[in-house]
Amino acid sequence: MSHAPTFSKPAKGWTRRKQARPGEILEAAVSVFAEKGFAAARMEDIAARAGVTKGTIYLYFPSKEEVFKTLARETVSVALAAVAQQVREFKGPSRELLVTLLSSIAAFLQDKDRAMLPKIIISESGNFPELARFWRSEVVDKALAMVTGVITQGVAHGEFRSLPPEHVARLCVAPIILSLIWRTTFAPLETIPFDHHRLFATHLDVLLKGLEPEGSTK
Amino acid sequence: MSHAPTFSKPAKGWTRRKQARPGEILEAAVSVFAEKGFAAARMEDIAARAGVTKGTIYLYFPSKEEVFKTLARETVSVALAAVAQQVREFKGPSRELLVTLLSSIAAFLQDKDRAMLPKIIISESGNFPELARFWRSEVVDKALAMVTGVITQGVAHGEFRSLPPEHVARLCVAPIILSLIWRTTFAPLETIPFDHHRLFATHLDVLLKGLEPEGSTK
Amino acid sequence: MSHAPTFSKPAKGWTRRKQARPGEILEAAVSVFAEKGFAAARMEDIAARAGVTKGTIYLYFPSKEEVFKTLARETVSVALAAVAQQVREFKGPSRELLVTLLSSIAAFLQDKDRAMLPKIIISESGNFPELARFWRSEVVDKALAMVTGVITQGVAHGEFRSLPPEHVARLCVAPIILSLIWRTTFAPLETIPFDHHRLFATHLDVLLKGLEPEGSTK
Amino acid sequence: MSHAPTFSKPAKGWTRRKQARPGEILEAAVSVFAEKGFAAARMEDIAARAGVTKGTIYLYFPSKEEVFKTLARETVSVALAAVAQQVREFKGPSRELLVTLLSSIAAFLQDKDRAMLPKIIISESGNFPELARFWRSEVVDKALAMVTGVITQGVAHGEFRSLPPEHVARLCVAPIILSLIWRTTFAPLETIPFDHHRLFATHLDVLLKGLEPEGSTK
DNA sequence: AATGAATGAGATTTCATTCAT
DNA sequence: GATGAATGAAATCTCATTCAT
Repeated sequence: MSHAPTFSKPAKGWTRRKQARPGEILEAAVSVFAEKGFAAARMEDIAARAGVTKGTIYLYFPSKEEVFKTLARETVSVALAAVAQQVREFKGPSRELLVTLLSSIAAFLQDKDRAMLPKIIISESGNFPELARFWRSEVVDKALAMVTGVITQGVAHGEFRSLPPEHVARLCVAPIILSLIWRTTFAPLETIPFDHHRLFATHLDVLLKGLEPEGSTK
Repeated sequence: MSHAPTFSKPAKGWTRRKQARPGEILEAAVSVFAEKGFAAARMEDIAARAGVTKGTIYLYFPSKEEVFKTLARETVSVALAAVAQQVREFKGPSRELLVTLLSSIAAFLQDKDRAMLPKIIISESGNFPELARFWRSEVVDKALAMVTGVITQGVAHGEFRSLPPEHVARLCVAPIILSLIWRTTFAPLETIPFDHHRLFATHLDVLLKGLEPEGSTK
Repeated sequence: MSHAPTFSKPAKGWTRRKQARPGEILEAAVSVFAEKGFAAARMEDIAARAGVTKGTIYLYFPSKEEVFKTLARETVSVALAAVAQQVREFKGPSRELLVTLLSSIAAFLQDKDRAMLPKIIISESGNFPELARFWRSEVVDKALAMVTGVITQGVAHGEFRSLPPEHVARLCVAPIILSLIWRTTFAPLETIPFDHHRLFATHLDVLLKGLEPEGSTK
Repeated sequence: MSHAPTFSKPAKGWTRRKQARPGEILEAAVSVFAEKGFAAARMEDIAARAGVTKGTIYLYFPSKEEVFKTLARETVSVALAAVAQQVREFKGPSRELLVTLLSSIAAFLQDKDRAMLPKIIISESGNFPELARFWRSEVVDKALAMVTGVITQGVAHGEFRSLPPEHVARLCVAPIILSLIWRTTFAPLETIPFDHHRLFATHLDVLLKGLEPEGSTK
């Protein structure tokens, strides 16, 4: 794609604007798609939220569908690679690595816009099977593989009980995903916001206790 | 809604049909809405899947939106009440009750159509805030309250560690919800279907171990 | 037409109903067409007002259009013929004949249902040019011809000033038509009903005075 | 309504067009509504007659109903106010004023498009009671009040016989309204067009003679 | 590069008409 | 003869997309 999103790239001078446009549009698009879903999202809404007019979007993207696909494809991979790097370089007990990894994932998905993307994929998987496939293989499977790797290693080291690692990996992320869904679904209704941070702490507590080998004295 | 079954009429020929129609339409609607989302679902698709034509739907529902709302409102409460009854009547250790309760919930959501409904609510919460509110208070909160009750009781009996019950309740259901999302999102792509049953078993194993009081010898 | 309206025909026994149906339907149709116009009138409304169901109408009329046309064609001619007869037989001064004739017309159109018909024709002339033509030649022209005849005769007898009779004829009926339109258009809004009877009296007063020959001492 | 002309913009190219559009659409709408009535008028017809496509109308009006209402509301009041001014400023005998006033009204309604509007209101009063009420109070009552005023003044001055002025006012306008209805209803069928101008002259002749005080020698 | 007026395909909804009972 | 469930053509309205400016 010639118009990769430039969320991060800091351009300067009056070219800044031109460079930034596609990114601004994508950013606007995430929130609209997350709120309304693909079909109910109107190009005019996205344009308005990006501070441009309908026509402008078509200078950067050939269609609504392409805005959506670009969004879904190009906005995760980078972050995921960074986390993977972190995991590879980590030296220390698997317990600690697991805590670090899950905390990274949880922290990453804490950001509202980033939490929106998985929600969008969940909602639109029926309308965009290719995207679901892409996410499945590029995001979900990779993330799960990382966690599974840590678990496997922990089991090998005798730090965790012997349990199917691909199951445990899912148990590890389940509460994180539930939090994400909760926030994207019920947040606007909430009077007292639920403390997802403390829920995550309890999760780690119960999880690690549940994974401890039988006779361990910790 | 006015399509409560009429008891007196003998209901033969397409009189029988008339009684059944609203149900048939709703059944068709669940699957279409789950697949496409509310906005992308076409009345013609729903009609076709229900074996009627567009116009017929309007004999029973005043609008697409009302089909959707009826669906979301009328299809859960019954089942939930049954489970609640089961919980109230249970005599025995909280551990067992928890296992029974979670298994009931998991089994209930095993059915494809029933799994669809939460997925639909998640996807459309932005477009139908009233429905999100309804589900939040009538379904989610009630279900969580049941689980929370069991946990609280278990903690009081010394069967579980002392942890925030409303956190633990969420940890209990998180893997069930994750399974549900997985199935409704990635199932069509799956070559080897994932064994959610065994995942659930591992979940119970890790969870119960994680909740065990400190010095317990089981 | 095999189903001429039987407003008047008094059938007896249980056949009464069958005989009366077409008339009942037409009667219901006048009021609905007058209220909503042809296009906005729903067969179901007509049926309901006639105390039958949609399907029944089709036993007597092949289509909505035919209901309308039958209505417009078959409901005036009779009455008009009666008035014409009355005029032909009248012996006496033209003044008196004119008063009698206009009073007959005004009285005839006093009935709500009969007032509706001209209103319907006015409203639907664009959609049913054939009907407009029919009414023009069969009703309006004939009625005007009668009045014109009386005027011509009165002028010949020196009872009226010499003025174009086809103009005077229109001046004679104009206030009657205006009353009719007023009633069918603004009646439902009216708090204090306007006294069209006294207006008619004033009309005759001014008109006859206006038609008096120059030097007449009455 | 927001289509008041914007003074500042240079308005060239289709900027000029944008300013003109609502007016063009309304103009097209009068004739279609008058021909078919509200319900039978198709947006596509209106669009075509305005030289645009369906969608364009919706850039300026939110619905068919609103096109209709705007039409009925915004197209009379101005003209009426002008006539009222004329009446207030007139110095001279009531006779002359009456002739001037009625001639103004007749001349105004001579224009085809302007004659259409009352016809539309008459036809659609049943479907749009609020509009009927609006017209009743804003147009009809005001116009009648003007005529009634002139009559009252004429009676006071001894120029007219003592008759109920609100009756006479209606007698004054009745032939004008009849002409209007005739033209909008039967005009398309007419081979030799009726001379409404000469009818109006005869009307004034008969009317003024009819209003003359008893012993007047003119 | 940006705008926003205009388009027209496609969706929802209505309702005259049919037809099995 | 009567019913009313079902149909499907036709209308309104929305909005992605185009393109003159």
